[in-house]
Amino acid sequence: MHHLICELYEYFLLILNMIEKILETHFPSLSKLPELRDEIVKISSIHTFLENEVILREGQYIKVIPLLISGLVKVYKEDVEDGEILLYYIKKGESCVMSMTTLMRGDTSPVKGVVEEEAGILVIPADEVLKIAQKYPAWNAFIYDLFSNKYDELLHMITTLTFSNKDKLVMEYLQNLSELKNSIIIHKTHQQIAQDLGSTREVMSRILKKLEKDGFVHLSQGSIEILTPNES
Amino acid sequence: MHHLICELYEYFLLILNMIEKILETHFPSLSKLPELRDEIVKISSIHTFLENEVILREGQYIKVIPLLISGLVKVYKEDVEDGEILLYYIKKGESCVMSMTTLMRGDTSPVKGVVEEEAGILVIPADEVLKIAQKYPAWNAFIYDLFSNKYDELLHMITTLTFSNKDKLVMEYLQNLSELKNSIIIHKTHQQIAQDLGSTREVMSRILKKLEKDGFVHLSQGSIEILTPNES
DNA sequence: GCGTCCTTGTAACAAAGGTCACAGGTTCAG
DNA sequence: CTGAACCTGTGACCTTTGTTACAAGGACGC
Repeated sequence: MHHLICELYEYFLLILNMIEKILETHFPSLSKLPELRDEIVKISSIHTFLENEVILREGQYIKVIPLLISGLVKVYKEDVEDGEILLYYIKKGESCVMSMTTLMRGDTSPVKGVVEEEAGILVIPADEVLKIAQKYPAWNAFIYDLFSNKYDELLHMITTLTFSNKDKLVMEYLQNLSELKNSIIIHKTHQQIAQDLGSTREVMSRILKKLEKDGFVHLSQGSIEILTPNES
Repeated sequence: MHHLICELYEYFLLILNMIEKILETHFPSLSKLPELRDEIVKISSIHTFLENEVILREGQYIKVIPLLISGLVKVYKEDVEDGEILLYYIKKGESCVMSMTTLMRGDTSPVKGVVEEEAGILVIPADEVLKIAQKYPAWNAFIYDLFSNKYDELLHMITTLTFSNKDKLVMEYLQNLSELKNSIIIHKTHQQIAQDLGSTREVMSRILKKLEKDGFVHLSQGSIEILTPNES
């Protein structure tokens, strides 16, 4: 009996150690201060979410704050009744800013989160995060930084929607995805792209064909090869 | 001589007292904790900015954080070369979220701030704000709340740009302005509206005429009367 | 290999929005 | 009152995007 307890205890320590390592690897800014790091280790747990799993729905209360350690999560805003539009992706080393601010306000989520690539997520209970945010400036700095990044992406999206045509929107969408997935092959159908960008399949087909004619992409059934991955 | 010093001292106290009152009136969440309130009173100063004054330029470093106590400030995002687009307004009781997050990152401003209505602003030096943010959770709560609000406005803008036509965009712009200025008369030319929304004068004229025909607004030279101020 | 389902291509048309050209109205200083 | 500067209205035309309709190409199980 005593032996079993020992084993369980060792296993428990192993997990804690693993979370600590993960934090240090993917969230350096949260690991600098040992107290903060240890506190996060204590209250968090690791979960895996499968592709296409909906991890946050619009109108839902925030019960946990996620820290992504692998995979990719996409964030959508739903329109009043029509469709939905892709706002941005959350990648490893990031958290969900909307969750954090929504939690602080005690409001319900204005967006939807869906797993794009099987994701490993460090999950922290909402009430614990509130305590941490009160106690450690480093946590707030982490959130501010994230917020700033996502805000910039939204601003860029607004200027593209206002001043550019869909060609540019599609091209940026593809290049962004290519960078995030670290691959010049994007496995998406025209229909999926249309949904993400709030347009229609036919329009996407037309635009993609034009982009292919102009030498920016190469089209295949169910996938698109990016021929100009880095605009900069 | 001694008398003069006394007078100066009394005047000084009067100003501090005034700032304290202003904080309590317009920023209740920052006034609840007396320590925080007193600290802000000590480091801030009151300034007045005139209509059309540019108080923050794109690419500029953040040297102060503003707290609006009267008037209205508009925030623009400039496009790479074309034009600029109105993102949102800052009204009394609010601060500039972009300034705050940009300050935290030590980056330069991605947006431009212009006074729309003569504005009274409580100005706090950037380095002092950073100390306050480290020390008082209430300050962070204030910023999170603001951030959340502005984020929502951007999300709404994105869905309108994606799923609605310009008619709706114009109508929402007018209703928003009407609410902020607390008046059903909007003093704007078609040209100004076009600039704010990233469109052209002719298109605005056309849309406004249609809105008038449909009974939503009444047009005059240099001003627009909103006939349906509350959509809800 | 065959049928079925999913995906893509494309023509023809409609609607929205941007562009150009020009005319008429208002305002206001001199 | 008059000319200049600014504001608004509108028609004609073009580009972009959405819609409808249909055909054809690939994938995959049976």
